[in-house]
Amino acid sequence: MRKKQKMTLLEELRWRGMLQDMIPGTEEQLNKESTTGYIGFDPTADSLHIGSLVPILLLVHLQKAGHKPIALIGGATGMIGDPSGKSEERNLLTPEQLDINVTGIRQQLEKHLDFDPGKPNAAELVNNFDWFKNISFIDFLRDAGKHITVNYMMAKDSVKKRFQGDVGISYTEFAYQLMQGYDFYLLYRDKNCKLQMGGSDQWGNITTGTEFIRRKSGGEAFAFTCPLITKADGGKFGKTEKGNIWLNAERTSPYQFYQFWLNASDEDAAKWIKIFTFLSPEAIESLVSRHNQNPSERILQKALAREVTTFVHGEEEFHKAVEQTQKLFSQQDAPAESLSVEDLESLEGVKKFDFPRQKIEDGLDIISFLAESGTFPSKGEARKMVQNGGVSVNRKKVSDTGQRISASDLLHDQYVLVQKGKKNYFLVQVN
RNA sequence: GGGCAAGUAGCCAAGUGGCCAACGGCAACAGACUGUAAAUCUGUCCUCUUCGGAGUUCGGUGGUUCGAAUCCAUCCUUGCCCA
Repeated sequence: MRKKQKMTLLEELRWRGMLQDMIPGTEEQLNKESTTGYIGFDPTADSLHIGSLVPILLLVHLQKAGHKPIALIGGATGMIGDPSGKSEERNLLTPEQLDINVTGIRQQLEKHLDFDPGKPNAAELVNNFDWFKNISFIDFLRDAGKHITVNYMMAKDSVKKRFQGDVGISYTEFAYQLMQGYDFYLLYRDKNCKLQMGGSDQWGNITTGTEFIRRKSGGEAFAFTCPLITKADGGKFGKTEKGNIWLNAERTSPYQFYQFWLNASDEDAAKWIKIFTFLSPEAIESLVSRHNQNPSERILQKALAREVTTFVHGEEEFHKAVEQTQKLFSQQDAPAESLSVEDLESLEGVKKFDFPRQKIEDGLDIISFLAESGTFPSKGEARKMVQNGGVSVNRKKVSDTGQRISASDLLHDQYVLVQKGKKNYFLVQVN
């Protein structure tokens, strides 16, 4: 942030569109002193996905502003299941799976926050399993349950919805907010943590915490939430045809990750660049105006994709993703023959399949080839897609289901490049 | 424990003896248009298929019937009401 008059943390978050609800007094508290704040991460998978990028960014912003961030991994609460935003009871995770998930998430959080113990506001990582594992049920009921009425808990939207809905809510999930409130209380008591942040779906759980702290110790705690990220077309954020976009490179390759952001609509890109990058307001405004002059350049999308990919996967992976993108898209019309062996071999985000050479040399119909090589799950599907005009081989559209494929179709005498639509590449290698 | 309702494809939701692989909507995939967008329009959307068809579905199981998602019995799950 190069600015003559630096914005305060909350001013900046407000400008970025990252502020939804706030407990009165939060702003004063943050302006008054370096404050410790936390966010909880649910270990529902062994990697975080881009939805959880927002809370990570909140912690980073918090730390940048001189406050102390705590990332809490919900090893215990993950065993219970948060009813927020869920219309149905969740399945319980096994302890083994949970353990794997906690480890994976821990590694990702460690990448983005500064844990340097030399700093007064060094980040900290805690796991609520560490305290919940020792608490007996009776202790919990006496120590926590006594301070919050069921009436209060039932008034929360997440709970109310389930009371009104036709699936009900188990006692287990009902208790979730109390556990989260207890977390906040312990962090408040032991680490002087006065702030909790989170997505706006967490508002109910968060306020149970501040209420709990007030009733139990008379202390004052603060909180704010960030709006949930939406797409302009109303679809779910962070989902593509291939499923969730994960932060883990093994689940979502950096190339796919880069592509996700590059494919943002104009409207989304303008909103997201404020949220997901640390670019200054001036820089963003300039990008927006340049983008509007010539939208087809997709200046915003490119900047967004660059920033986020670099943040999550690093500079090197970002460059690789760009290279890859150029290979695949900048010369869409270039004949497949112009791609070198290295080009083909290094294609990322491309599924590779093997196919027996003999069959190609004998020649076979295109439908069988697509199904048997594995690029399509069945002949029926391959046929339908071809009939829809959705299949290209070596960048030439397959127009006829009766078309045949033979040795003369091999690139470099060993490859066939198959495309489903524009963006899905498959490389079949014969051997 | 008693009474009443409900359980249909990824989700929502029609269907209440044959015309049902099952209306419609959402999501998803592809095509056209474009900027690898968005919006819009079109096609596909249980599985397999030699595109003629074939096979397996409507909470589970058993039954009635020439024939059941639809009727009966029983079990499971959920909601509501009573105790």
